Amino acid sequence: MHDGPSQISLTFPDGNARQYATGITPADIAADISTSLAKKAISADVNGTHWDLQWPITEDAQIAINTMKDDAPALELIRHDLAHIMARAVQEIWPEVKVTIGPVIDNGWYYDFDREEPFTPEDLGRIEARMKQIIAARDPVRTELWPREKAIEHYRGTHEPYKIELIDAIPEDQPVRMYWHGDWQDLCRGPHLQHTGQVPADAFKLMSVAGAYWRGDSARQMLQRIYGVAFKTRDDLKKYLHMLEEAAKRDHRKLGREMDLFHMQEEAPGQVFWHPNGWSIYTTLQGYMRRKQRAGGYAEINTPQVVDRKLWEASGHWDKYQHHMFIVEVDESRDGETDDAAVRDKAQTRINALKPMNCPCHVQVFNQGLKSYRDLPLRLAEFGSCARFEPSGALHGIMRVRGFTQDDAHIFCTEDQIQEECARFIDFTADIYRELGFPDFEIKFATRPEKRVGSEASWDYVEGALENAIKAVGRDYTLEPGDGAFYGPKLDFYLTDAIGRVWQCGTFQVDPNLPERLGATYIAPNGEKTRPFMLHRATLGSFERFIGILIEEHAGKLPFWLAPRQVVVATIVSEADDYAAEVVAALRAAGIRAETDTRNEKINYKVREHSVAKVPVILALGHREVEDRTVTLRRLGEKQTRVEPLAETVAALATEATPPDQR
RNA sequence: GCUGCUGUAGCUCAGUGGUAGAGCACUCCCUUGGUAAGGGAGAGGUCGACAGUUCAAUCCUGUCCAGCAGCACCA
Repeated sequence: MHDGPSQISLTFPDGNARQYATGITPADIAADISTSLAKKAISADVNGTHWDLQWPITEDAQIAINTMKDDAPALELIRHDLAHIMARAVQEIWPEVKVTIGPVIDNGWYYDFDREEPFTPEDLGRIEARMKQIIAARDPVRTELWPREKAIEHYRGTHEPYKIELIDAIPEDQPVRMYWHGDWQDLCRGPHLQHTGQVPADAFKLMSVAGAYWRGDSARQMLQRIYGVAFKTRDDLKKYLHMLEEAAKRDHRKLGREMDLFHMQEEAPGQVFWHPNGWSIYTTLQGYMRRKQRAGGYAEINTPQVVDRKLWEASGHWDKYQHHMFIVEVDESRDGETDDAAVRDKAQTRINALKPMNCPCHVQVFNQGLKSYRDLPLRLAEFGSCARFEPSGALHGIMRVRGFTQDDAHIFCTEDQIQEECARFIDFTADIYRELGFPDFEIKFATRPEKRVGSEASWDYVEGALENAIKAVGRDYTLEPGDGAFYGPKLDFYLTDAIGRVWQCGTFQVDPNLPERLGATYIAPNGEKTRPFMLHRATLGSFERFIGILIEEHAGKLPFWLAPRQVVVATIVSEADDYAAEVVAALRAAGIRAETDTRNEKINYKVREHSVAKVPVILALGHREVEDRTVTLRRLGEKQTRVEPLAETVAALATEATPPDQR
C-alpha cells in the first residue's frame, strides 16, 4: 500500500529524532513515550499541520505532541468537537434535522442546520443538556477515509443532501474523511479529540440562533445557525461573558441615549437626529478635521445633494449603484405653480438622485475652467453629505446609516504623482489617528480583481506606486489580493479599539475611470489635453460612524476636548448661585463648554447625575469656595477632590480643552 | 433584502380577551444638604400602524412599519 520507505524519522521539539515504522500514528508515539502522555495527548503538529492522533504518518517529519496545555490546538479541538457534539445532540433530539457545516470561529463555533421549525431559546437549553450527557459518556472519536462514492452512497441513505454537495466540492482524486463521535457520524476534515470526555463540560455555552444562507449565498436555502462559545476552563468562559457585558455597556446606541447625544426614529430609518450634546462632538471633530485638511493642502468645497440622473448615468452609478440610491422624482411642470392640487397633476417628471458619493460632483468642480499641469495635484475636500439606500438589515445605530457625512476628498493628479500623494495621505491619516487616540492601525492593500478595466501595465504601475508609498513611509500592510475596485487598487485603514474590535475607517483608492467617464482633462506641459488620475480618499470615513467608534472606544468618557459638556458647576448651597454664574462665565470666556447646576438637590445627587452623564469635570461650590474664590474639582471616575483657586482652574482646563492639533 | 426575535409612559421593564402597572426621569411642595440617588404629592400611555376574528382586542390572526441578532450587502 505504501510506496515510501518502511521506516521514517520523526524529529521532536527537543531536536531528538527517532525511527518509526511508516504509518505510525501520533497516538502510538505518545503511548510509546509514556502512558500519561498517551492519556493527555489531544493532537499533534506534524510539519506545522494540525494532526489528528489517529492519522498515520508516512514520511519524515517534525513532530510535536499537543496536550491541553497548548492553547491554540486545545481551543481549536474543543470548539471543533463541540460543533460535532452539538450537531449530534440536535439530531438525537430531532432526527429529521439535516446537518450542514460547523466550523470553529473566534471564541467558539457554529453549526448550520436545515430544520422546518425554528430553534427556540428553550431548545438551546435542551441541546446544551444533551451535549453535557454526550461529554459525560466519554464516547470514543474515530475516523476513516472513505472513497467518495461510498460516502455519497452513505449520505443518500441517511438523506443528508448538504453533505453530498460538500463532497462534490472536494477534488475528485481525494478520499473523503469521516468522523464518528460515538455512533454519530459526520463528514469532516478533522482533526478531533480522542473521546468526547476530553471536552470541558462546564466551559461552553450556546449563545444564539440566527439565519444564515447555505454556502453564504443569498440566493440559496436559509439555514438555522446555532452559535456557541467555548474555552478551556469555566473561568475563561466567565471572563468572556463578562467581557461581552462590558462591551454591551459601551454600545453607542445606549450611551447615545444616556448622554443625550442623538436619537433615531422610524420616520427616518438610518438617519440621525443629532441633539445639542452630540452635535457638539460632531462640530468639534469637524472643526479639527477642517484645520488638518487645510494644513494638509486641501481646498474645501461643497456640492449639491440632489442631482439629475444624467450625471449618474455619465458616472456609471446609474447602472451599477442605482439600487443603493434614493431616487427623487420631481414634477417640473409645477415650476411657479402654487396650487398643490395642480402640482399633483404631473406632466413632466425629472428624475434626480440624492448623491451616494461626492466624486462625480467633485469632477464637475474640477471641470470648470481649464486646468494646467501646474494646478496638480489638486486636492478638493468636502464634508459631503451622502444618502445611500442601505439594506434594512445592514443598519446599525449611527455606525451604518443611510444618511451620513464623509470627510471626503479627491486628489486630481498625474500618474507620476500617485506615489507621493499616497505617502502623504498615509502620513496625514496616521497623524490624525494618533491625535484621536488610535496610534495602532492596519493597512490592507487590495489589488486587482478578476473583473477589471484598464491594461495590465497600468495596474502594474499603480499597484507598484501604492506599495512603494507604504514602504516609503515605513508602514506594514496586509495584502488582499483581488479585493480592489474594478478600476483600481486601494488601501483600507483599520482601527482597533479598546476592546479589540476592528473598524474600517480610512480609504485610499486610485481611479483612472471616473475622470475618463466624466471627461476630466488638464493641459500637460506638451500642450495636450491629458486625463488626470483621481484619488478617492477619506480618513475618518464618515462622521457618524467615527463618532460611534469614539463613543464605544471611550465608553462614553470622551477626551476633554471632545466632551460636549466639559464642566458642570454644581452648587452645594443656593448662596453659591451667583458665584457659580461667575465661574461659568469665566470658563466660557476661556472657551470651555460649561453649565451651572443650581437645582435644589444635594451635591450627592448632582455628582451622581453628571457622572452618569459622563461629564469630565464637576466643580462644586459651597460657602467655603464663595468665601475663598476657589473651586472644588472632581474628575469623572475619581473619588478624590481638589480645592483650587478659580483662576488657576480656568487656565488649566483651558489648556486641556485645546484640540490636539493646536497644542 | 433573508431567517428568527421584539415593539406597553421620556428610559428600563411587568401585565391582562372586558381600553393598564412599577422603578427611574418629569412638575410642584418641604428640605440648603460637602462629592454616585433626602422626603412628600402630582401629572403622564390611540399598549408601533392598518385590517380581520369577537358582544368586546393592547392581548388572538394577517399585512405593513421600525428595532435587535446573525446572514447577505458595504461598486
